[in-house]
Amino acid sequence: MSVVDTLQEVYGRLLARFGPQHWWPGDSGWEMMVGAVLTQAVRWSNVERAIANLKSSGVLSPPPALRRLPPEELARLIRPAGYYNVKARKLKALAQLMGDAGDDLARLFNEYTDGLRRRLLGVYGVGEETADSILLYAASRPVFVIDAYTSRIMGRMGLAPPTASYSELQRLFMDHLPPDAALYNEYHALLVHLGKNTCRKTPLCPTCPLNTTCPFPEGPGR
DNA sequence: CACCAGGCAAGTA
DNA sequence: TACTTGCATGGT
Repeated sequence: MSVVDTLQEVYGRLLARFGPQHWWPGDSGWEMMVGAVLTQAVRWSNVERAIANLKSSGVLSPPPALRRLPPEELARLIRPAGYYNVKARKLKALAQLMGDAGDDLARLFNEYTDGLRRRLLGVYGVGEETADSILLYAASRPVFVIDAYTSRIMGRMGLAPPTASYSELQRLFMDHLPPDAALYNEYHALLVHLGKNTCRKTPLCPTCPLNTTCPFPEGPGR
């Protein structure tokens, strides 16, 4: 079975089993970007509390509201999302990027993908996964997002060595799937869902929701 | 109690 | 390039 066929089949099974995930959770592109920073190494449920705090304080949007907020106050509001001092600085840097673009998302995204990616990576607190998440989920660019779940799952399926780098894993998907933002969106969300809800619990076989042709015959591992 | 969650930057070798 | 460490809350 070719890599193309395997990736297509896994996607089909995940979609059939779990259904569309409707990512990214959030009301706007800017809110998505804030969430992308807040969720770094932290559960989404924690992020939701932080976002609720920002909203009820009226500082989530537009970006100028967040820029005006004193760093200590911002840190206090996002406390449930963990690493609150570091993340406050990160959000400030992100809001600064918005300011440089006239607080106009469309204007910020008015750039070719490679240039935009470099620009995002230049922001404090924005690494490859966060940059690609913004490109895919906020700017609708066909860029495949790699995260810890994806890496683990690909390793278990034998499609990539456990030591594969971010760019290697990303190429594996993007070299074998059509450049379709909607497909990448759903695929990554489904992999995260699988990783969160199934992979690290009971052995995937025979209880694996993917059933008879489970792509993890050796079990979840660690 | 230990361990982990949709990373990242900075420092070291 | 390829490690290591600090950052911190909340759930299991």
